[in-house]
Parts: sequence; C-alpha cells; structure tokens
Amino acid sequence: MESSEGPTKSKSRIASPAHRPISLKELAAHLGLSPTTLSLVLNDSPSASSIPQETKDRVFEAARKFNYRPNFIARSLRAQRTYTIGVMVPELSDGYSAMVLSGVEDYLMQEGYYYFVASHRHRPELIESYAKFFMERCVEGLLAVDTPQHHRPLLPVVSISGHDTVEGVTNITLDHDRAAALALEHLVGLGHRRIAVIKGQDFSSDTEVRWEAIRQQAAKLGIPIHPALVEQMIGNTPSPETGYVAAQKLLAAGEPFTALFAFNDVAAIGAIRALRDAGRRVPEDVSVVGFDDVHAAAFHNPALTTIRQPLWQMGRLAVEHLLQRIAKGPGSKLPSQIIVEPELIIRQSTAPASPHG
Amino acid sequence: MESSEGPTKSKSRIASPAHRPISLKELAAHLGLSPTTLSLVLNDSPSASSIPQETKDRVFEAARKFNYRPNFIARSLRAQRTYTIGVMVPELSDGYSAMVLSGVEDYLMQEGYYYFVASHRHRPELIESYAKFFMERCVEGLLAVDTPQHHRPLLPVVSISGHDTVEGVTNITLDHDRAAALALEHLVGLGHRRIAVIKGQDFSSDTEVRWEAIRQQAAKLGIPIHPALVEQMIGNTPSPETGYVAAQKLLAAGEPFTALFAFNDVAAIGAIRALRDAGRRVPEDVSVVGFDDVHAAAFHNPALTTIRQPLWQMGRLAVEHLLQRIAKGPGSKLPSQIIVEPELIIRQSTAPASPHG
DNA sequence: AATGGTTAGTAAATCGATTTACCGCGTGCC
DNA sequence: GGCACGCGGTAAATCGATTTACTAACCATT
Repeated sequence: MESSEGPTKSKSRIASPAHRPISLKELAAHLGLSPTTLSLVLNDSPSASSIPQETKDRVFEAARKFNYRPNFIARSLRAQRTYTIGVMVPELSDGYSAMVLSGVEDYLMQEGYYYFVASHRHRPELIESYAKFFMERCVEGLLAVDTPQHHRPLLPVVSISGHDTVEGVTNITLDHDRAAALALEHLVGLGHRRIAVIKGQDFSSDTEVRWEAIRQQAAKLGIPIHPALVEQMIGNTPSPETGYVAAQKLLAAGEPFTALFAFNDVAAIGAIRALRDAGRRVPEDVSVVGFDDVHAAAFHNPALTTIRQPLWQMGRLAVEHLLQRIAKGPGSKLPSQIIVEPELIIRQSTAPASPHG
Repeated sequence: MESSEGPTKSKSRIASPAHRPISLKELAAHLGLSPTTLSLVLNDSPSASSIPQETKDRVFEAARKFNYRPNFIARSLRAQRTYTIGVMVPELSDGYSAMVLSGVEDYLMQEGYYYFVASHRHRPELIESYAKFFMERCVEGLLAVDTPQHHRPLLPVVSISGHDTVEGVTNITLDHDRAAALALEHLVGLGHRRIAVIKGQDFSSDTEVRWEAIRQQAAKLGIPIHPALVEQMIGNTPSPETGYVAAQKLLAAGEPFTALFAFNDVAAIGAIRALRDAGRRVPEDVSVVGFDDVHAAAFHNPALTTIRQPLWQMGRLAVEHLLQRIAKGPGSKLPSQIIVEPELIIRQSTAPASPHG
C-alpha cells in the first residue's frame, strides 16, 4: 500500500497498472465522438449505415488499440439478458454429472452462454435455496440433472432423468425399457435365471421407472424377480458404499442368485467388493451388470459390463432444448419428452451362469 | 399440444402470470415513497436512522409481501462487484477437480459468492480463451487448479498445484517431499528395492516437483531409481489409459521391479490392468501406490494404497485466500505459498516384496 | 423559395439499485 | 426574531451500454 521507497516497493508495480478496462464513454471522449456513435458502429447497427467508413475505421482501430470490451454487466442490465443458465446436479464427483456437464459446457460456450453449477446432494432445502439463488442471479433457464421439480417453473427448464411431468418442462430420458431388455436378455442369454437387483435410492428420479421396466422385462422373459432378490440403496454418499451395503443385504437374505443388476456403476463396484468379501467370485459365481458406463467402469477389475447412457449427448440435447425454450419464450409448443437410447457394453463382469448356480 | 379453443390459448396460462420480479421503483410507487427511502431502509444504511420505525415496518412488510429481491445485475453494475469467481480445472470428470470444487462451493456460497467452472483439458488456447471469457464476465478472481499461469494476472489469483511462482499469486501446494517419503518408506519397509515410477504428463504442474521429490527421497533411502524404471504418462485423456500404456512400456523395458508408484490413482488403476494383462498379480508380484485418494481408490480391486491429498481442504483454503486477495485489493502482502500435508492410506495394493522379486 | 432527402452524427431515456446532496418543516434556544 | 438542528424524507447522479428520437448541415428538386 505504501509506495516508492518502503518495503512493499515491488508490490506497487502490480497496484499501479491495474488500469480498469476502458469504458465506451472514455473511448468516445478520446475519439471526440459520442458514445452513441461508437455503440452503433461497434454493434453494426442498421442506423450506422450513414456513418462513413472512415469514421467506422477510426472507431474499430481505437477499440482494438485500447482493447475495448463492452461491460457484460451493463449490457445485461440494459438488455435484460444474462446469457447464463443454472445447472443443478446431485453431486459433482460421481462421474455421471461430470459427463453430462462436459456435453453442456462446449455447446453453451459456443452459443455465447455460460452456466453456474450447484450440487445439492439430494437435500431438499439445498435444492430450494440453490433455485432461489439462481433466480437472484438472473439465470435465463435451469437444467435439472436428476433433480426433482416441485413447483411449476418460473423459468425455462429442461430436465435430465426427471420423471415428474411438469408443464413447461422438457424431459431428456433414457429408454428404460430398452435398457432393462438389453441387460436382462444378456444375462438370460448367459443362462442366468436367478437375478438380483439393486434399486436406486428413492430420491433418484430414475429409480422407479427403471425398476418398473426391469420387472416388466423380467416377466416378459419368464424370469420374474423374487422379492428377496431386490434391495435398495440407501444414503446419499456418492461412494460405492451404498452398493456394498445393498449387496451384503442380498447375501444375508439367503436367496441364491447368479447375477446382479445394479442401479449404477458405482453401486456395482461396491457390490462386487461385497461379493468378493463374501467369497463369491465375479463373474465366475456371480455376474454383475452396472449402469451408466462412467470412466471407472472400463478399468475396474473385473471390467464392468454395463448399460451405457449417452451422457454427453444428453447434456448436449438438454442445452439445445433449453436454449430453444429461452429463445421462444414461455407459451411456445416444445416437446415435453426426448428419449435417448442405451447401449449394452459387454466386458468382464458377466459370464455364463455356473451350472451349480 | 393444441387445446380447448384457440391453438395457443392454454399456453397463455403460462405466459400471463410470469410476472417479472418487482423492481424497487414499482415497490416505492406502491408505497407512495421514493426508491431512495426504500433502498436506505432495506440496506439498513446509516442515513436511514431518521426514518421512523413505522415507515420502516411498512417497507419491510411490502418487500416481503411482493417478494422483492434487488436485481443482482443492477447492483453489480452500481457497486462494480459481481461476487463471482472463475475456476479453471483441467477436467471435471476425473475425481480430483470435483473434490476440490466441493470444498469451493460450500464456502463461496456461504460468503455470498459464486463461481463459473471451465475445463480446459490442458489445451493452451482454451485456457487462454476461458481466461478472457471470465474477465469479460467480470469475475473478481480466478482459482486455477492444475492450470499454468502465463502472464502476470490482472486479477486476484490463487492456484492449486501450480508451481509457476508468479508475483501476486498464492499457491496451495502439497508437501511433495513428505508425500514421496511416505510412499517410498512404506514400500521400502515392505522390502521393495526395485521401484518403478510413472511420472505425470508434462503439462501437469505437479509432475516436475513430485518427480524431483521422489528422486531425492529414493536417494536418501539408498535405493536410487533406475532410469529404465521411469515412464511418463502421455496424452490428455482423463481415463486410466495413460497409466495402462505407461505400465506396458515399463514391462517392455525388461528391467525388473516389484513396486510401482503412479502419478495418480487413475493412472494406478490403468497400470494395475496392464500388470494383470501381463500376468503379474497385484500386490503379490507388484505393489502399486497411487496418488490423490479419489473416491474410486478405496473401491478398486485391489483397493488402492495411495497418498491422499486433502483436496476438499485445498479447495477451501484456496477460496479463503482468494477472497482475502479480493478484499484487500492488489498490492497487499499475502502469502505466496501454502503447504498442505499428505497422508498415506494403506489398503490392499501393496504387500511385502516377494522373495524372488 | 419551399420541400424533401441524405449525411453525420448527438441528446436523452432506459435498465434497477445505490448514494450523495439536498429540502422543507417544526422546535428549541439565545 | 433569527438560527441551528433534528426529522422525514426526496432529487439527481451514477454504474456502462443501448436505443429512440432528434438535429444541423448540405444538396437536389419542383
């Protein structure tokens, strides 16, 4: 803070040339023109048609020289646009959301938009307060990833894996019937008939639909699932712990099974640990199918057979539709659901059912 | 989509009550007071001392009733503050950044701040353009996670795992000497003497310091590391692929080793796969030590012995210091480095060296 | 000479909140 | 009677850019 000779001398080098970016008014003053003129020229407004090229060039030249950038805040205020959306995810570190976000980021950036992320860990009061927070920050839309929508939204909203059908919300959803069919046909094809299932937590939007799809497909394949072979994940940690505990309960129930279909890859990884701890080999004794195909799935040991969700694409689609909703304003007809297709990725965690299953 | 009478009629239900939030002027008009008065009262400004309590109550009451929220943009413009920082990370989906971010998010929110994230995948042109982008959006500071700093910053900057000592930047760094000591002493204690190392990519800020620390510690322990036992990760995918390839090269080099110290957990996981593919068991034939202790480490098979970085804490510390930098303005004396301590987490991927190693 | 059109711009309002500088009224004091 | 001060506010400027509505000067018609 002190200057010239004092002990903090070197610091003053930083302090002094921290020249704020130049404003339009200053630039105009420098050119002897009015801010209006510069604005018209720089934004290539139709009213600038009467400005001679020579003046325009002077303006462009000066703008470049002084590195003029219109102040985003001032512009936002005037235009009542922030070019910003809010993204709500349950958890950043679980692989799932991160992959969705990478689809979101590129496209938004390219369209001149950007985003805030919030991770609410499925705590309702956090969902609520982040929603308010986003509104206060004047986001133009909301992308809800595996996040329940309560009220009718005051903003354009697109939801990924949200199954509450709320008016004015586009849902990006996986084809769960197909996903269940892919997994179960694979297992049945390998000779499995006693298949256990780990359901998701109640707060996960996919839990119910997915389970329903699995039940129906299992029935269709003639291998209805025994109630004792169904467990639910509990707790909201993003670690494989949840799958570990669920698998332990399945084992404890005593009902034999040769295959396990987990709600997601993270749970599958936890389940595999539990199975091994109990002396069951994967896939020799028990085949395990995961869900999502997060990065970790391919390199787990054994590599996970899983149902891939096109997460990147889902993020991308979601943002495309959200920007459309924003552009068209409320009250325009837009799809309320978009369905994407899963893919079966066969790796090493599934194998033919052992004869003495 | 069509409905009762007119084609767009039903939609108008949505369109109409989308009442914009009320402005200060409107609220003032409603109360028959001036915006000034409301502003003074609502912000509890000292000049409001002469306003009688009764009027204040009327103001508060009305604000609550109409759910008045000051417009963030207008306020930002006036105050020249955005209460927003930018966070640059190499990759969102690698576990590392996500854990840092979770330390960042809570604290920022609590302090009334928020953040933009950008993942640059170590591409210099993206780093550059995101930096500009953040400046344009008027962020008040930058948090650079494993991201090189080129120029002297125009903004307050705090860096995590950044080793370029740039003036005016606080670095949050791990004690790499201690980290190297923990890992190597553990391995040497288990009887390992031929230890291979997988270095990080050149673009990773930790690569050089960490390798230097490992060399020194190894020398100190009397087990200098043979050049053929050092490989470097290449490519910038966030998958274990990089570790897989590096381990394959180590195996191909032919120089025997009984332990492997990987640059991070993700690489360790890839390396384990390569070792298994080559018929080496982990930990029976080769012990593997990872780095970071991401979520996946504990549940990998075998569970990873690793050096834990206190990532959450690092994120938290970084933000605390960044906000201090912002508050104090440029030219104030602030620490240029903060060192945090690693921790050795022993799991199942390390075991005593096999006698025929 | 009046009208109209083009050229080259500018003044002022606006977005919504904050902040500084003030104003009118009543009361108390000298 | 005059003045100072407390009370209860308000007008206007400001942040930086955009946008609408003008104007002043000049040339060309009719």
